[in-house]
Amino acid sequence: MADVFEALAAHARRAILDVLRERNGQTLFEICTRLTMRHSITLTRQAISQHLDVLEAAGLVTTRREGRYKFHDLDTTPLKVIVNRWLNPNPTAGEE
Amino acid sequence: MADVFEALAAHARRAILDVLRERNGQTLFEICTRLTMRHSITLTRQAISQHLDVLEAAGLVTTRREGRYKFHDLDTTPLKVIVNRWLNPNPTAGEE
DNA sequence: ATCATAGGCAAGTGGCGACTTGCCTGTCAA
DNA sequence: TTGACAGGCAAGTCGCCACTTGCCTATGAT
Repeated sequence: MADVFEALAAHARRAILDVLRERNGQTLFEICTRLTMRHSITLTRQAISQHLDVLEAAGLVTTRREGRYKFHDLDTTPLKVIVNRWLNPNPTAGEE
Repeated sequence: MADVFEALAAHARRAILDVLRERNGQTLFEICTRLTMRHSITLTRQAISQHLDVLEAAGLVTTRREGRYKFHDLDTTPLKVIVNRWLNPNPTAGEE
């Protein structure tokens, strides 16, 4: 599982998480469309695809393939490391 | 207030937050020492100083000056945007 | 079978951020 | 008042990452 923080570093990737939160299980093209429409992010399909790879490597997005479609689902579980690391009053501090 | 996510992107800055969580109100030199001792991070003083600037710009660190010392305090408040953005069941989604 | 659609692979580019080096300012102790 | 200590400023280097371009594969409709 790659670095969650690095995954969150890019503005476009955060927008993707927002888009997936609006509606789960979208395809690459749907995500591209929504990014353009709702978030004024105009990137090439490949750019978005690469971002999705990063998000998936970080465990923030899971994918399932059906025919020629690939659906993307949001998983916020990795985000809880942030809470556990600094916001938690009784931490298991210092791991990385 | 600068980008909290960008501030969290660097490994060294996350370690600084850990160090400040161990003990609040440390000076630059104390932070440098702890990073070396406890986290095996050997960077120049200036590098750490620049990281602290980024953290302060993001609101994650506050500073107070006393004489020739400058003390650094941790402020985890900005981290809650993460919870509010994706972990919260009822979000105020999409702002940035 | 053929063509449009959904997605993937790979190489290249440009800019930004992390880090260093060198020097300067300010504070306190002797 | 001079020297040690805490910190700041500015410029330069370097590597990585975001993004593009070009082409390829696979699935499904007609």
